[in-house]
Amino acid sequence: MPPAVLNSLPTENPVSISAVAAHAGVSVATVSRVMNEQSGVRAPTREKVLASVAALGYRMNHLARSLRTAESRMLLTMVPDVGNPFYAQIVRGIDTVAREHGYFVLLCDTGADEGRERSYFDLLRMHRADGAICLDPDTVQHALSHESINLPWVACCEFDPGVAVPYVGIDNHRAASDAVAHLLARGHRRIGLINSDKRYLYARQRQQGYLDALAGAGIARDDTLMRTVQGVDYEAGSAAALELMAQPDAPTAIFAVSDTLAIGVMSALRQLGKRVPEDVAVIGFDDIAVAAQIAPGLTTIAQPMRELGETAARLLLARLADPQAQVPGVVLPHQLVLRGSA
Amino acid sequence: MPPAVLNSLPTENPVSISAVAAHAGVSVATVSRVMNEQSGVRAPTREKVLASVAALGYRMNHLARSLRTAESRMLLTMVPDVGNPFYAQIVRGIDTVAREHGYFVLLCDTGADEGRERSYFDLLRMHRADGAICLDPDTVQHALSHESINLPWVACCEFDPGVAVPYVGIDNHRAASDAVAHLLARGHRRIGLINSDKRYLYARQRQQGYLDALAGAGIARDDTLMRTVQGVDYEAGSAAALELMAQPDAPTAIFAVSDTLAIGVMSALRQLGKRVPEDVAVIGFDDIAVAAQIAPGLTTIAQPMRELGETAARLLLARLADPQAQVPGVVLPHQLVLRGSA
DNA sequence: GTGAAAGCGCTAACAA
DNA sequence: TTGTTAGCGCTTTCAC
Repeated sequence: MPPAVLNSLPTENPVSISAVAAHAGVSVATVSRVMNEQSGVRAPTREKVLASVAALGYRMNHLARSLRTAESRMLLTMVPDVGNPFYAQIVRGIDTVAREHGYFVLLCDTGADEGRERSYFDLLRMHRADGAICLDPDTVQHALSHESINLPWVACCEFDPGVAVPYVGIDNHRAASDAVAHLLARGHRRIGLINSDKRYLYARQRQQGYLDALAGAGIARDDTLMRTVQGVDYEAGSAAALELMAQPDAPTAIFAVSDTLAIGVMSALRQLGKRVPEDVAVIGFDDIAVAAQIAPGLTTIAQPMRELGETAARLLLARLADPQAQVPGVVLPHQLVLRGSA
Repeated sequence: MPPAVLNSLPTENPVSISAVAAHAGVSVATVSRVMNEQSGVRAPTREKVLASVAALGYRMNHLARSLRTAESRMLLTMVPDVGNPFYAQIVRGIDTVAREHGYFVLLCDTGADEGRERSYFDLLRMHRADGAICLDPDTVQHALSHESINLPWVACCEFDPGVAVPYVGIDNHRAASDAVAHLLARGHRRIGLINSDKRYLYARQRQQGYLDALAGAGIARDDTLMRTVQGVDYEAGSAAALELMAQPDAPTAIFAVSDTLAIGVMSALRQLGKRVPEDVAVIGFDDIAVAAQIAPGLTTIAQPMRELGETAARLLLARLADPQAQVPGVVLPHQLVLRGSA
């Protein structure tokens, strides 16, 4: 049985600034001043206005304000996959800072539909968002090679220091070589790499870090130990690991460039009857929460996710506050977290 | 060394509809008609306008349109934690449908800041979003008990069939008793429950399902086997499991109302030297992707996450299209997924 | 300290 | 078929 319709305030909110002005017996300009907490309004007048606001239940129409002030107070955030915990944490960091500064976050999942990259930047051009933070390597790459360079946005995680777009990320080369150095220290000589597509800067940097660490130990590059995957989900990691292990001279350790990949690797290894780390050591990247929950715990390169997001938001806000400002690129520290898998 | 500033289009886009009209030698009304693909514009005129649009690089200011049409084409989505893969999948479902209908999703993380519940609904009142989907039990509860009932929103996952707000979710009572029935069938008699706070409807329903299944097997309620947790993260699950197992008459099986909780439980059990499922069986809820990756695989109640999100979006869109329409509540099927943990 | 009035860029009557 | 015009609700000079 459908419940009775409850009595309450009307759905529509027809209370405009002029209604408040009329109710309070002042002009709309005064109401505007009060709403914006500007000085130059006598206390009694302010009280009157506030009383009317309360009485009428007035809420400002931010659309109108945005049209007037030409700012939407929205920050666009483009992520390749909201479902990936790595990005989710970064988004929380962005959200925190945005909120502190009176902005809302408009989150767009760029991975959800292909071939529409440009349109998200259009949100900026259409004034639906004041600025953007891009976490998607594909979109970053695309934007860097187009006129989007001049739009108010910052790159997070995937970035090109040589282009005039503010960025925040980690030293991918260093991080990867740290991971491999650890494996080397444990005596491994045949170390597999499961990497993202080389079209991404971060993938190339991590591969180079891997290669350089190997070279430092006098180990020559062996392409049969390197695999490229298209996504970073569990299944991709499993599939790549299966390929790697099916070879005659299989690796004794695997470095995957994301924890989700690494967890997929461990899953595949288990399927193969291999023990981790005794038969094959595994090391991941990111340090998402679940890495500490599984058995064995996943050894990984931790990225400061929250801080990455917070910094990205701050850089963007700085750029918005002063479009001329030289917003720097910032590289945050990573950390090798030792657990049981390697 | 900073790169040379590249030549390109200006950051600002001062091209307004009147500029296009002037360039094309027509009125703004005609430009508007063309932009909105309305009929009643001769082909040659349309061509002229389109040419000017291209020449000037015109992008419509949606803020202005929204102000005029009183719709923002934004859908607000409130989630308690974007980092939880369960919500992330639902959000993807929402995003898919929203996009298909020309809407963008404004994602707000209600868990990120306490005591601001109301303000998100204000986004509706301020016309920054046309409608909202609420996935946060706390916010749903709060909204149901306030005037927000009349705002255009729908509840997802947490809902009250007795209130006139459209909803989509699963049969929590049934799902929980299905889970417990499985444990019972495996011979367990002392079954622990790790549940969310009773202030949530879904938590009460799942508890009742648990209790009813037990009663059906002639097992009396035993409060020492029931634990309430405040969050649903891994740590909360671990802590609750540790408590449960520290008791003299510890359970031989544990049902946790979310996979993240259940994974935390398994982690704690391992710490205690207990084997899963031999010493203690574990069953979760949601079927997030990682549930299939861990060892042993997590037996769980699968919720149709994508579909939950898609349905929520469709219900909301229906309500927006016709505010008078009687939008139904929909209950989607769940499914017991058997893996190694129970 | 407060008000009148001019728009921000767009859509939708209404005219022509 | 196309143009003219009046706002949408707000901020912001510029007067008073």
